[in-house]
Amino acid sequence: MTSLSSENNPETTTIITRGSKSLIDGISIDCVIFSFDKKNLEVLLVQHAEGASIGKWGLLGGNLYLEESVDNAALRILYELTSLDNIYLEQLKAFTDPDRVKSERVITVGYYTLLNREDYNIQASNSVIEAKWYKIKDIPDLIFDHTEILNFSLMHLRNRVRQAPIGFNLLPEKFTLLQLMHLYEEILGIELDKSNFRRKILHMKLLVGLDEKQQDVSHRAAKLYKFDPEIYKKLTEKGFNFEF
Amino acid sequence: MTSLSSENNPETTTIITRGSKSLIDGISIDCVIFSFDKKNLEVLLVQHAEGASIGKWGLLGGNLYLEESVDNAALRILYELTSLDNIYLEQLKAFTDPDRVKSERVITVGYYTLLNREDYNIQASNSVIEAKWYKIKDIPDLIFDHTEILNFSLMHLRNRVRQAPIGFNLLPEKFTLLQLMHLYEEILGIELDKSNFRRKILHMKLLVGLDEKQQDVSHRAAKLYKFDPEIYKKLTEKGFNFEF
DNA sequence: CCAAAAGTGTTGTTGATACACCCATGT
DNA sequence: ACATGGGTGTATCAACAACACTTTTGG
Repeated sequence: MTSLSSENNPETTTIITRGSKSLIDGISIDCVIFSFDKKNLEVLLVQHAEGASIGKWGLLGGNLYLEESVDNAALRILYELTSLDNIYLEQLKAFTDPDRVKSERVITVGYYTLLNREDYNIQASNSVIEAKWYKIKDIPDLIFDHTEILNFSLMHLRNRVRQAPIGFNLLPEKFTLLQLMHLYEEILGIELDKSNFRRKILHMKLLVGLDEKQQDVSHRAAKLYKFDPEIYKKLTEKGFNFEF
Repeated sequence: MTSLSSENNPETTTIITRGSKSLIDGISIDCVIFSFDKKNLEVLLVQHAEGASIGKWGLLGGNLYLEESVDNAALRILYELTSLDNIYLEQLKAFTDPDRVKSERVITVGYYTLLNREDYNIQASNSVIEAKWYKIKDIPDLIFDHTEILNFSLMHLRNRVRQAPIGFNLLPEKFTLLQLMHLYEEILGIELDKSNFRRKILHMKLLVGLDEKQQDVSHRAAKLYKFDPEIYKKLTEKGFNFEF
Protein backbone atom coordinates (compact mmCIF):
# COMPACT_ATOMS: atom_id res chain seq x y z
CA MET A 1 0.00 0.00 0.00
CA THR A 2 1.35 3.37 -0.94
CA SER A 3 0.35 6.49 0.86
CA LEU A 4 1.35 9.72 -0.67
CA SER A 5 -1.14 12.42 -1.21
CA SER A 6 -2.87 12.53 2.12
CA GLU A 7 -2.20 11.81 5.73
CA ASN A 8 -5.09 9.61 6.51
CA ASN A 9 -6.18 8.15 3.26
CA PRO A 10 -3.48 5.94 1.87
CA GLU A 11 -3.94 5.19 -1.76
CA THR A 12 -2.20 2.78 -3.99
CA THR A 13 0.06 4.39 -6.53
CA THR A 14 2.27 2.31 -8.71
CA ILE A 15 3.31 4.79 -11.35
CA ILE A 16 7.02 4.50 -11.65
CA THR A 17 8.85 6.82 -13.96
CA ARG A 18 11.92 5.13 -15.26
CA GLY A 19 12.94 7.02 -18.35
CA SER A 20 15.95 9.01 -17.21
CA LYS A 21 16.17 12.60 -18.38
CA SER A 22 17.74 15.65 -16.84
CA LEU A 23 18.58 15.61 -13.16
CA ILE A 24 17.70 18.48 -10.86
CA ASP A 25 20.49 20.01 -8.84
CA GLY A 26 20.40 20.91 -5.20
CA ILE A 27 17.62 18.57 -4.19
CA SER A 28 17.72 14.91 -3.22
CA ILE A 29 15.55 12.18 -1.74
CA ASP A 30 16.41 10.02 1.27
CA CYS A 31 14.36 7.13 2.46
CA VAL A 32 14.17 5.33 5.80
CA ILE A 33 13.25 1.72 5.13
CA PHE A 34 11.72 -0.05 8.11
CA SER A 35 11.06 -3.71 8.57
CA PHE A 36 10.26 -5.94 11.50
CA ASP A 37 12.18 -9.11 12.14
CA LYS A 38 10.59 -11.37 14.74
CA LYS A 39 11.08 -9.02 17.67
CA ASN A 40 13.09 -6.13 16.31
CA LEU A 41 12.34 -3.03 14.34
CA GLU A 42 15.10 -2.65 11.78
CA VAL A 43 16.25 -0.15 9.22
CA LEU A 44 17.94 -0.81 5.91
CA LEU A 45 21.16 1.12 5.49
CA VAL A 46 23.30 1.22 2.38
CA GLN A 47 26.95 1.80 1.66
CA HIS A 48 27.20 4.50 -0.94
CA ALA A 49 29.20 3.76 -4.06
CA GLU A 50 29.40 7.30 -5.39
CA GLY A 51 30.46 10.78 -4.35
CA ALA A 52 32.42 11.89 -1.31
CA SER A 53 30.66 9.43 0.94
CA ILE A 54 31.95 6.22 -0.66
CA GLY A 55 31.94 3.34 1.76
CA LYS A 56 30.00 5.12 4.47
CA TRP A 57 26.63 4.03 5.73
CA GLY A 58 23.58 6.10 5.07
CA LEU A 59 19.96 6.03 4.06
CA LEU A 60 18.95 5.00 0.61
CA GLY A 61 18.96 8.19 -1.41
CA GLY A 62 18.82 9.52 -4.90
CA ASN A 63 18.14 12.43 -7.15
CA LEU A 64 15.17 13.93 -8.85
CA TYR A 65 14.48 14.08 -12.54
CA LEU A 66 13.04 17.23 -14.01
CA GLU A 67 9.72 15.71 -15.00
CA GLU A 68 8.88 13.64 -11.94
CA SER A 69 7.48 14.52 -8.56
CA VAL A 70 9.58 13.77 -5.50
CA ASP A 71 7.04 11.11 -4.54
CA ASN A 72 7.64 9.38 -7.81
CA ALA A 73 11.37 9.73 -7.48
CA ALA A 74 11.18 8.02 -4.10
CA LEU A 75 9.14 5.18 -5.57
CA ARG A 76 11.60 4.83 -8.41
CA ILE A 77 14.62 4.73 -6.12
CA LEU A 78 12.96 2.15 -3.92
CA TYR A 79 12.03 0.07 -6.91
CA GLU A 80 15.61 0.04 -8.13
CA LEU A 81 16.74 -1.47 -4.84
CA THR A 82 13.89 -3.75 -3.87
CA SER A 83 11.91 -4.45 -7.04
CA LEU A 84 8.84 -3.67 -5.00
CA ASP A 85 6.32 -1.28 -6.44
CA ASN A 86 3.49 -1.53 -4.00
CA ILE A 87 5.03 -0.13 -0.89
CA TYR A 88 3.70 1.95 1.96
CA LEU A 89 5.51 5.22 1.45
CA GLU A 90 5.02 8.53 3.18
CA GLN A 91 6.87 11.79 2.99
CA LEU A 92 8.33 13.01 6.25
CA LYS A 93 9.38 16.55 5.42
CA ALA A 94 12.13 18.54 3.77
CA PHE A 95 15.47 18.72 5.57
CA THR A 96 17.06 22.00 4.73
CA ASP A 97 19.87 22.97 7.05
CA PRO A 98 22.32 24.90 4.85
CA ASP A 99 25.20 22.92 6.34
CA ARG A 100 23.64 19.49 6.18
CA VAL A 101 25.95 18.67 3.29
CA LYS A 102 29.29 20.38 3.72
CA SER A 103 30.44 20.70 0.12
CA GLU A 104 27.34 22.16 -1.48
CA ARG A 105 23.83 23.41 -0.75
CA VAL A 106 21.49 20.44 -1.05
CA ILE A 107 18.10 20.09 0.52
CA THR A 108 16.62 16.65 0.82
CA VAL A 109 13.09 15.34 1.08
CA GLY A 110 12.85 12.55 3.63
CA TYR A 111 10.57 9.54 3.20
CA TYR A 112 9.90 6.46 5.19
CA THR A 113 8.59 3.16 4.08
CA LEU A 114 7.29 0.09 5.86
CA LEU A 115 7.82 -3.26 4.29
CA ASN A 116 7.47 -6.88 5.07
CA ARG A 117 10.86 -8.54 5.19
CA GLU A 118 9.63 -11.66 3.43
CA ASP A 119 8.59 -9.76 0.32
CA TYR A 120 11.84 -7.90 0.20
CA ASN A 121 14.40 -8.91 -2.37
CA ILE A 122 17.57 -6.93 -2.67
CA GLN A 123 18.68 -6.04 -6.15
CA ALA A 124 22.14 -5.04 -7.24
CA SER A 125 22.20 -1.32 -7.83
CA ASN A 126 24.93 0.80 -9.33
CA SER A 127 24.85 3.48 -6.65
CA VAL A 128 24.98 1.06 -3.74
CA ILE A 129 27.78 -1.27 -2.66
CA GLU A 130 25.98 -3.10 0.06
CA ALA A 131 22.70 -2.95 1.94
CA LYS A 132 22.21 -4.24 5.45
CA TRP A 133 19.50 -4.33 8.09
CA TYR A 134 20.33 -2.67 11.39
CA LYS A 135 18.36 -2.91 14.59
CA ILE A 136 17.28 0.56 15.63
CA LYS A 137 19.20 0.20 18.88
CA ASP A 138 22.31 -0.51 16.88
CA ILE A 139 22.62 2.15 14.21
CA PRO A 140 26.17 3.24 13.28
CA ASP A 141 27.25 6.79 12.49
CA LEU A 142 25.60 7.96 9.30
CA ILE A 143 26.57 10.42 6.60
CA PHE A 144 25.25 13.97 6.41
CA ASP A 145 22.19 14.54 8.59
CA HIS A 146 20.87 11.03 8.09
CA THR A 147 20.87 10.36 11.82
CA GLU A 148 18.50 13.29 12.24
CA ILE A 149 16.27 12.05 9.43
CA LEU A 150 16.22 8.60 10.95
CA ASN A 151 15.35 9.92 14.40
CA PHE A 152 12.62 12.07 12.96
CA SER A 153 11.17 9.12 11.08
CA LEU A 154 11.19 7.03 14.23
CA MET A 155 9.35 9.67 16.17
CA HIS A 156 6.90 10.06 13.31
CA LEU A 157 6.36 6.32 13.09
CA ARG A 158 5.67 6.12 16.83
CA ASN A 159 3.04 8.80 16.54
CA ARG A 160 1.54 7.55 13.33
CA VAL A 161 1.18 3.99 14.47
CA ARG A 162 -1.12 5.16 17.23
CA GLN A 163 -3.57 6.66 14.81
CA ALA A 164 -3.69 4.46 11.82
CA PRO A 165 -3.10 0.77 11.38
CA ILE A 166 0.00 1.26 9.26
CA GLY A 167 1.94 -1.25 11.31
CA PHE A 168 0.39 -4.04 9.28
CA ASN A 169 2.67 -3.16 6.42
CA LEU A 170 5.56 -4.53 8.45
CA LEU A 171 3.96 -7.94 8.86
CA PRO A 172 3.30 -10.79 6.45
CA GLU A 173 -0.18 -10.93 5.01
CA LYS A 174 -1.17 -13.55 7.55
CA PHE A 175 -0.06 -13.04 11.11
CA THR A 176 -0.93 -13.95 14.66
CA LEU A 177 -2.23 -11.58 17.28
CA LEU A 178 0.92 -11.95 19.32
CA GLN A 179 3.12 -11.04 16.36
CA LEU A 180 1.07 -7.90 16.01
CA MET A 181 1.34 -7.19 19.70
CA HIS A 182 5.12 -7.64 19.67
CA LEU A 183 5.26 -5.19 16.78
CA TYR A 184 3.46 -2.55 18.79
CA GLU A 185 5.56 -3.25 21.84
CA GLU A 186 8.74 -2.81 19.87
CA ILE A 187 7.70 0.33 18.02
CA LEU A 188 6.21 2.06 21.03
CA GLY A 189 8.74 0.74 23.52
CA ILE A 190 6.08 -0.39 25.95
CA GLU A 191 4.80 -3.65 27.41
CA LEU A 192 1.29 -4.75 26.62
CA ASP A 193 -1.07 -7.15 28.32
CA LYS A 194 -1.82 -10.08 26.04
CA SER A 195 -5.41 -10.44 27.09
CA ASN A 196 -6.25 -6.78 26.88
CA PHE A 197 -4.50 -6.32 23.56
CA ARG A 198 -6.48 -9.19 22.10
CA ARG A 199 -9.79 -7.82 23.28
CA LYS A 200 -9.02 -4.36 22.05
CA ILE A 201 -7.76 -5.23 18.61
CA LEU A 202 -10.52 -7.73 17.95
CA HIS A 203 -13.09 -5.27 19.15
CA MET A 204 -12.00 -2.88 16.42
CA LYS A 205 -13.16 -5.45 13.86
CA LEU A 206 -10.20 -4.54 11.72
CA LEU A 207 -8.92 -8.08 11.47
CA VAL A 208 -10.39 -11.04 9.65
CA GLY A 209 -9.84 -14.38 11.30
CA LEU A 210 -8.68 -17.08 8.89
CA ASP A 211 -9.31 -20.81 9.05
CA GLU A 212 -5.63 -21.32 9.25
CA LYS A 213 -3.06 -21.85 11.94
CA GLN A 214 0.64 -21.37 12.34
CA GLN A 215 2.82 -24.19 11.02
CA ASP A 216 5.95 -25.74 12.47
CA VAL A 217 5.90 -24.13 15.85
CA SER A 218 6.93 -26.03 18.93
CA HIS A 219 3.86 -25.06 20.90
CA ARG A 220 0.17 -24.67 20.37
CA ALA A 221 -0.32 -23.13 16.92
CA ALA A 222 -1.97 -19.74 16.88
CA LYS A 223 -4.80 -18.67 14.65
CA LEU A 224 -3.84 -16.49 11.71
CA TYR A 225 -5.50 -13.20 10.92
CA LYS A 226 -5.35 -10.77 8.09
CA PHE A 227 -5.96 -7.07 7.89
CA ASP A 228 -9.20 -5.96 6.29
CA PRO A 229 -8.70 -2.86 4.14
CA GLU A 230 -12.44 -2.50 3.52
CA ILE A 231 -13.19 -2.07 7.17
CA TYR A 232 -10.16 0.12 7.61
CA LYS A 233 -11.54 2.51 5.04
CA LYS A 234 -14.86 2.77 6.84
CA LEU A 235 -13.10 3.38 10.11
CA THR A 236 -10.86 6.14 8.80
CA GLU A 237 -13.83 8.05 7.53
CA LYS A 238 -15.21 8.17 11.05
CA GLY A 239 -11.81 8.82 12.51
CA PHE A 240 -10.51 6.33 14.99
CA ASN A 241 -8.06 5.74 17.68
CA PHE A 242 -5.25 3.27 17.81
CA GLU A 243 -3.90 3.99 21.23
CA PHE A 244 -2.42 1.13 23.19
CA MET B 1 5.77 29.46 20.38
CA THR B 2 7.68 28.15 17.44
CA SER B 3 7.82 24.47 16.67
CA LEU B 4 10.29 23.43 14.08
CA SER B 5 12.73 20.72 14.82
CA SER B 6 10.47 18.08 16.23
CA GLU B 7 6.92 16.92 16.04
CA ASN B 8 6.04 16.82 19.67
CA ASN B 9 8.40 19.15 21.37
CA PRO B 10 7.77 22.67 20.25
CA GLU B 11 10.66 24.94 20.99
CA THR B 12 10.98 28.63 20.79
CA THR B 13 13.20 29.79 17.98
CA THR B 14 13.51 33.42 17.22
CA ILE B 15 16.53 33.49 14.96
CA ILE B 16 15.57 35.54 11.98
CA THR B 17 18.03 35.90 9.17
CA ARG B 18 17.50 39.18 7.44
CA GLY B 19 20.67 39.86 5.53
CA SER B 20 19.73 39.22 1.94
CA LYS B 21 22.27 37.40 -0.18
CA SER B 22 21.91 35.07 -3.14
CA LEU B 23 18.51 33.51 -3.77
CA ILE B 24 18.12 29.83 -4.52
CA ASP B 25 16.27 28.90 -7.68
CA GLY B 26 13.61 26.29 -8.03
CA ILE B 27 12.52 26.19 -4.43
CA SER B 28 10.02 28.35 -2.58
CA ILE B 29 8.18 28.55 0.74
CA ASP B 30 4.43 28.87 1.19
CA CYS B 31 2.71 29.40 4.47
CA VAL B 32 -0.86 28.82 5.60
CA ILE B 33 -1.65 31.36 8.30
CA PHE B 34 -4.52 30.37 10.57
CA SER B 35 -6.40 32.45 13.06
CA PHE B 36 -9.63 32.14 14.95
CA ASP B 37 -12.16 34.92 14.99
CA LYS B 38 -14.93 34.48 17.55
CA LYS B 39 -16.48 31.43 15.93
CA ASN B 40 -14.61 30.96 12.67
CA LEU B 41 -11.33 29.46 11.66
CA GLU B 42 -9.79 31.78 9.11
CA VAL B 43 -6.83 31.87 6.77
CA LEU B 44 -4.80 34.87 5.68
CA LEU B 45 -4.51 35.14 1.92
CA VAL B 46 -2.46 37.68 0.03
CA GLN B 47 -2.63 39.26 -3.38
CA HIS B 48 0.72 38.81 -5.05
CA ALA B 49 2.45 41.91 -6.38
CA GLU B 50 5.10 40.15 -8.44
CA GLY B 51 5.46 37.59 -11.19
CA ALA B 52 2.85 36.05 -13.41
CA SER B 53 0.32 35.84 -10.58
CA ILE B 54 -0.15 39.57 -10.00
CA GLY B 55 -3.48 40.35 -8.41
CA LYS B 56 -4.41 36.75 -7.70
CA TRP B 57 -5.00 35.36 -4.24
CA GLY B 58 -2.63 32.87 -2.78
CA LEU B 59 -0.75 31.83 0.31
CA LEU B 60 2.00 33.98 1.70
CA GLY B 61 5.12 32.78 -0.02
CA GLY B 62 8.72 33.62 -0.65
CA ASN B 63 12.10 32.41 -1.64
CA LEU B 64 15.08 30.91 0.06
CA TYR B 65 18.48 32.47 0.53
CA LEU B 66 21.55 30.34 0.07
CA GLU B 67 22.68 30.49 3.68
CA GLU B 68 19.40 29.97 5.52
CA SER B 69 17.34 26.89 6.27
CA VAL B 70 13.81 26.75 4.92
CA ASP B 71 12.55 27.00 8.49
CA ASN B 72 14.37 30.26 8.88
CA ALA B 73 13.15 31.51 5.53
CA ALA B 74 9.58 30.85 6.64
CA LEU B 75 10.14 32.76 9.88
CA ARG B 76 11.68 35.63 7.95
CA ILE B 77 8.81 35.83 5.47
CA LEU B 78 6.26 35.76 8.25
CA TYR B 79 8.15 38.42 10.13
CA GLU B 80 8.11 40.71 7.12
CA LEU B 81 4.34 40.55 6.98
CA THR B 82 3.29 40.37 10.60
CA SER B 83 6.24 41.69 12.62
CA LEU B 84 5.76 38.67 14.82
CA ASP B 85 8.77 36.58 15.67
CA ASN B 86 7.41 34.21 18.23
CA ILE B 87 4.97 32.23 16.21
CA TYR B 88 3.87 28.62 16.23
CA LEU B 89 5.24 27.36 12.96
CA GLU B 90 5.43 23.83 11.62
CA GLN B 91 6.53 22.43 8.32
CA LEU B 92 3.88 20.46 6.47
CA LYS B 93 5.86 18.83 3.69
CA ALA B 94 7.36 19.52 0.30
CA PHE B 95 4.94 19.90 -2.62
CA THR B 96 6.67 18.71 -5.73
CA ASP B 97 4.32 18.03 -8.60
CA PRO B 98 6.35 18.92 -11.72
CA ASP B 99 3.35 20.84 -13.10
CA ARG B 100 2.42 22.70 -9.95
CA VAL B 101 3.82 25.86 -11.49
CA LYS B 102 3.26 25.88 -15.21
CA SER B 103 6.10 28.09 -16.39
CA GLU B 104 9.01 26.50 -14.56
CA ARG B 105 9.97 23.66 -12.25
CA VAL B 106 9.58 24.90 -8.69
CA ILE B 107 9.08 22.81 -5.62
CA THR B 108 7.71 24.46 -2.53
CA VAL B 109 7.92 23.67 1.15
CA GLY B 110 4.59 24.21 2.87
CA TYR B 111 4.26 25.58 6.38
CA TYR B 112 1.38 26.42 8.60
CA THR B 113 1.20 28.81 11.47
CA LEU B 114 -1.31 29.48 14.22
CA LEU B 115 -1.63 32.96 15.54
CA ASN B 116 -3.81 35.01 17.77
CA ARG B 117 -5.63 37.64 15.78
CA GLU B 118 -5.19 40.28 18.44
CA ASP B 119 -1.41 40.10 18.29
CA TYR B 120 -1.42 40.29 14.54
CA ASN B 121 -0.43 43.51 12.88
CA ILE B 122 -0.20 43.66 9.15
CA GLN B 123 2.80 45.37 7.72
CA ALA B 124 3.17 46.77 4.24
CA SER B 125 5.36 44.46 2.22
CA ASN B 126 6.79 44.96 -1.23
CA SER B 127 5.76 41.58 -2.54
CA VAL B 128 2.17 41.81 -1.35
CA ILE B 129 -0.59 44.16 -2.48
CA GLU B 130 -3.20 43.22 0.04
CA ALA B 131 -3.79 40.66 2.74
CA LYS B 132 -7.19 39.48 3.86
CA TRP B 133 -8.69 36.94 6.23
CA TYR B 134 -10.97 34.33 4.68
CA LYS B 135 -13.21 31.91 6.50
CA ILE B 136 -12.23 28.39 5.59
CA LYS B 137 -15.68 27.77 4.15
CA ASP B 138 -15.22 30.73 1.88
CA ILE B 139 -11.85 30.39 0.18
CA PRO B 140 -11.59 31.69 -3.41
CA ASP B 141 -9.64 30.03 -6.20
CA LEU B 142 -5.96 30.16 -5.44
CA ILE B 143 -2.85 30.28 -7.59
CA PHE B 144 -0.71 27.24 -8.36
CA ASP B 145 -1.42 24.31 -6.06
CA HIS B 146 -2.20 26.51 -3.08
CA THR B 147 -5.64 24.99 -2.69
CA GLU B 148 -4.00 21.61 -2.25
CA ILE B 149 -1.53 23.00 0.28
CA LEU B 150 -4.36 24.64 2.18
CA ASN B 151 -6.43 21.47 2.23
CA PHE B 152 -3.45 19.49 3.38
CA SER B 153 -2.78 21.96 6.16
CA LEU B 154 -6.39 21.80 7.30
CA MET B 155 -6.32 18.04 7.47
CA HIS B 156 -3.03 18.20 9.30
CA LEU B 157 -4.37 20.75 11.76
CA ARG B 158 -7.40 18.60 12.48
CA ASN B 159 -5.21 15.66 13.28
CA ARG B 160 -2.62 17.58 15.19
CA VAL B 161 -5.10 19.37 17.39
CA ARG B 162 -6.24 16.03 18.74
CA GLN B 163 -2.82 15.13 19.99
CA ALA B 164 -1.24 18.27 21.23
CA PRO B 165 -2.68 21.43 22.70
CA ILE B 166 -1.55 23.58 19.80
CA GLY B 167 -4.98 25.15 19.50
CA PHE B 168 -4.07 27.54 22.30
CA ASN B 169 -1.90 29.46 19.87
CA LEU B 170 -5.07 30.64 18.16
CA LEU B 171 -6.50 32.18 21.32
CA PRO B 172 -5.57 35.23 23.38
CA GLU B 173 -3.42 34.55 26.39
CA LYS B 174 -6.48 34.63 28.63
CA PHE B 175 -9.57 32.85 27.44
CA THR B 176 -12.74 31.23 28.69
CA LEU B 177 -13.51 27.55 28.55
CA LEU B 178 -16.30 28.14 26.07
CA GLN B 179 -14.03 30.03 23.72
CA LEU B 180 -11.72 27.05 23.78
CA MET B 181 -14.61 24.71 23.21
CA HIS B 182 -15.85 26.71 20.24
CA LEU B 183 -12.35 26.57 18.82
CA TYR B 184 -12.34 22.79 18.97
CA GLU B 185 -15.83 22.60 17.57
CA GLU B 186 -14.87 24.75 14.62
CA ILE B 187 -11.60 23.03 13.83
CA LEU B 188 -12.94 19.51 14.19
CA GLY B 189 -16.36 20.26 12.76
CA ILE B 190 -18.19 18.61 15.64
CA GLU B 191 -20.52 19.61 18.44
CA LEU B 192 -19.36 19.26 22.01
CA ASP B 193 -21.20 19.03 25.29
CA LYS B 194 -20.37 21.99 27.49
CA SER B 195 -20.38 20.06 30.71
CA ASN B 196 -18.32 17.17 29.46
CA PHE B 197 -15.82 19.40 27.72
CA ARG B 198 -15.30 21.36 30.91
CA ARG B 199 -14.74 18.27 32.98
CA LYS B 200 -12.34 16.78 30.49
CA ILE B 201 -10.19 19.81 29.86
CA LEU B 202 -9.97 20.74 33.53
CA HIS B 203 -9.15 17.18 34.40
CA MET B 204 -6.06 17.40 32.19
CA LYS B 205 -4.72 20.08 34.53
CA LEU B 206 -3.35 21.89 31.53
CA LEU B 207 -5.09 25.14 32.33
CA VAL B 208 -4.47 27.58 35.11
CA GLY B 209 -7.52 29.35 36.45
CA LEU B 210 -7.05 33.08 36.90
CA ASP B 211 -8.68 35.39 39.43
CA GLU B 212 -10.17 37.31 36.57
CA LYS B 213 -13.42 37.38 34.69
CA GLN B 214 -14.64 38.48 31.31
CA GLN B 215 -15.41 42.17 30.98
CA ASP B 216 -18.24 43.90 29.16
CA VAL B 217 -20.39 40.93 28.40
CA SER B 218 -24.16 41.15 28.62
CA HIS B 219 -24.48 38.00 30.65
CA ARG B 220 -22.77 36.29 33.52
CA ALA B 221 -19.02 36.81 33.11
CA ALA B 222 -16.95 33.68 32.68
CA LYS B 223 -13.76 32.88 34.49
CA LEU B 224 -10.58 33.31 32.49
CA TYR B 225 -7.94 30.64 32.15
CA LYS B 226 -4.51 30.46 30.70
CA PHE B 227 -2.50 27.65 29.26
CA ASP B 228 0.32 26.27 31.39
CA PRO B 229 3.37 25.45 29.27
CA GLU B 230 5.14 23.84 32.24
CA ILE B 231 2.46 21.26 32.66
CA TYR B 232 2.19 20.82 28.93
CA LYS B 233 5.84 19.87 28.80
CA LYS B 234 5.43 17.23 31.46
CA LEU B 235 2.42 15.84 29.68
CA THR B 236 4.10 15.58 26.29
CA GLU B 237 6.94 13.60 27.76
CA LYS B 238 4.46 10.99 28.89
CA GLY B 239 2.50 11.22 25.69
CA PHE B 240 -1.10 12.22 25.97
CA ASN B 241 -4.37 12.25 24.25
CA PHE B 242 -6.42 15.21 23.21
CA GLU B 243 -9.36 13.45 21.68
CA PHE B 244 -12.75 15.10 21.95
C1' DC C 1 -38.57 39.18 35.07
C1' DC C 2 -36.40 37.30 31.16
C1' DA C 3 -32.71 36.01 28.07
C1' DA C 4 -28.22 34.14 27.69
C1' DA C 5 -24.47 32.20 28.98
C1' DA C 6 -21.83 30.24 33.20
C1' DG C 7 -21.34 26.52 35.79
C1' DT C 8 -22.78 22.01 38.69
C1' DG C 9 -24.69 17.39 39.43
C1' DT C 10 -26.46 12.71 38.29
C1' DT C 11 -26.75 8.41 36.07
C1' DG C 12 -26.13 4.58 32.99
C1' DT C 13 -22.78 2.65 30.01
C1' DT C 14 -18.48 1.64 28.12
C1' DG C 15 -13.76 0.74 28.12
C1' DA C 16 -9.25 0.13 30.40
C1' DT C 17 -6.42 -2.49 33.74
C1' DA C 18 -4.74 -6.17 36.26
C1' DC C 19 -4.96 -10.31 37.03
C1' DA C 20 -5.85 -15.61 37.39
C1' DC C 21 -6.60 -19.39 34.92
C1' DC C 22 -7.17 -23.21 31.40
C1' DC C 23 -5.75 -25.17 26.67
C1' DA C 24 -2.89 -27.33 23.08
C1' DT C 25 1.37 -29.02 21.38
C1' DG C 26 6.27 -30.35 20.69
C1' DT C 27 10.21 -32.21 23.18
C1' DA D 1 5.61 -33.86 32.61
C1' DC D 2 6.79 -29.54 31.57
C1' DA D 3 7.83 -25.55 28.95
C1' DT D 4 5.94 -22.37 25.78
C1' DG D 5 2.93 -19.70 23.94
C1' DG D 6 -2.39 -19.58 22.80
C1' DG D 7 -6.55 -18.18 24.48
C1' DT D 8 -10.65 -17.07 28.04
C1' DG D 9 -12.87 -14.99 32.09
C1' DT D 10 -13.64 -11.68 35.68
C1' DA D 11 -13.67 -7.90 39.13
C1' DT D 12 -12.53 -3.18 39.77
C1' DC D 13 -12.09 1.38 38.44
C1' DA D 14 -11.96 5.43 35.45
C1' DA D 15 -13.80 7.81 31.60
C1' DC D 16 -17.62 9.19 28.57
C1' DA D 17 -22.20 10.73 27.04
C1' DA D 18 -26.57 12.58 27.73
C1' DC D 19 -29.19 15.44 30.14
C1' DA D 20 -31.38 18.18 33.82
C1' DC D 21 -30.56 21.58 36.72
C1' DT D 22 -28.95 25.98 39.26
C1' DT D 23 -26.44 30.54 39.15
C1' DT D 24 -25.14 35.08 37.68
C1' DT D 25 -25.64 39.21 35.16
C1' DG D 26 -27.30 42.86 31.86
C1' DG D 27 -31.20 44.85 29.85
